[in-house]
Amino acid sequence: MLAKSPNGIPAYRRIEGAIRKVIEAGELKPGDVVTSERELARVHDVSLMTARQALVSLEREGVVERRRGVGTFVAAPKIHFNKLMSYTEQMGSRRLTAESKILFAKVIDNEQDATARLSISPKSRVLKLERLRHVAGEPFALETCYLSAEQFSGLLSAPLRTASLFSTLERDYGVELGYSDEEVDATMADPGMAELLGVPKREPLLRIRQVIYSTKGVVILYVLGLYRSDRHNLLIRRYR
Amino acid sequence: MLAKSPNGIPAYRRIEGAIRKVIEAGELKPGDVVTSERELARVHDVSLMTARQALVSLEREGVVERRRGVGTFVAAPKIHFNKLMSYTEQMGSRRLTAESKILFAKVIDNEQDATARLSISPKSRVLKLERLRHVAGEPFALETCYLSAEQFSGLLSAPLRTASLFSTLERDYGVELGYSDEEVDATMADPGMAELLGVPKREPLLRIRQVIYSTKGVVILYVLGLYRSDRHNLLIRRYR
DNA sequence: AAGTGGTCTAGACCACGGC
DNA sequence: CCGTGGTCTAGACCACTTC
Repeated sequence: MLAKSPNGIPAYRRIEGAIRKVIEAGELKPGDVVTSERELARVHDVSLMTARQALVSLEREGVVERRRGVGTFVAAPKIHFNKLMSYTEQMGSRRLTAESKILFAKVIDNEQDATARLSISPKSRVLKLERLRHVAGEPFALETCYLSAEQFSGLLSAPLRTASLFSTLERDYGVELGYSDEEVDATMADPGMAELLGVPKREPLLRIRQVIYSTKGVVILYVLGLYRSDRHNLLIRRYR
Repeated sequence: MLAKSPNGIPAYRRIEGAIRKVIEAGELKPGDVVTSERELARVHDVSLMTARQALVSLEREGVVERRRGVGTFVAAPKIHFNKLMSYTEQMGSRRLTAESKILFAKVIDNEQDATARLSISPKSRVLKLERLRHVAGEPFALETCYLSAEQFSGLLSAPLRTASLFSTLERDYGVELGYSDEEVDATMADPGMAELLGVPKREPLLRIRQVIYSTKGVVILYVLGLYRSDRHNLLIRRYR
């Protein structure tokens, strides 16, 4: 009957956060036992069900693993399979720096394919952003993004060279990115792509067409990416 | 305080099942409202928390969608993204018949790459199964499977031409397939592949290396697949 | 036997959406 | 206003694992 927070962060979220914190601080390593339900309830002065909710939630996210009759343990280092991440984020997670060169950044119209993918009217104006991505000084991908020009007017004046497009959308436009549907196939480099990517023409490239949705299921972004197959591997985990 | 089932199926599972049933029977269509927490609690004679657990669980699995202040609704027809399915199953879900021709099926040794992927000793004997997959009478993929010959002795005498390898493993060997990690890139058809697949040589192909694990995390199968890019599209959904 | 997670009760108040 | 889902209480018993 004490210290509730009806208008603030739910208790179970606070407990989750506290546990996350000690794990991220390295005070608990994978395999280490995590404070039990009853202990958490006592320490945080909540009921068992509430403490439990925190642990169940962490388990669902793969942060901890629970074993009946034994306890709750820090889960193995999580591998980010099937995570929607921007190029900048992907490079960051591998401790590489993202570099990219903007080849094209304008508002255009009459882009039938792009408007269709974005689920907007065919005559809508579209913001097209074409970038050459580098890793370790070597070009490895050609990415073309399309966004609704109406919805993201002013994006072109953002510091796209240095800031991540994802973080700009999330921070400056309040967009919550949720998931993406991707279509993957193989194609051949035409002379233009080949020169940009520094590979022989007719080189096989991985082509990924990515439609990115907000958490509410609204299409935000369409990205067409061409990746050097010798420098890029797509990793997926599937579940039965 | 009535009818508990301490030794049986938990109440919330039974409620889940009941809801699933009416959805699968078509009595509730996507978008339809599902019985509310309070109503479920009353009807099934359980407490609110228990009824709630059933709905939360169904939501996590994507069967229903919950909206605060409004209600719980049947979710949109789920598209099986990121589902580990065999070729036979994939074709079945598109109402196509799977046909395939066995090109090679023998126990061999000294397969360094395969034993490494299978996480077994380099000298272990390995069962290699190479199949040409068809769709609508046209070849479209070349799949080579590797399994531990020790673990799956006798598999070669199974009716591989007609039965799915997945279902044989699951039924006859009691293997519970759990998930797969896949590595995707693009490659070029060499003359041999090109002839088998009926494409020009140097045609770009989608290459998928698939390590399939049991639910317990043990490697069961390694599959190297080469797919005609003009006939195949890999679909992925990623979450943020 | 002691401690853990798994299930469950019979309520409570809050926040939100639609009428 | 009413009904919905979201959070929470202060316990209870069960099943399981370890000692």
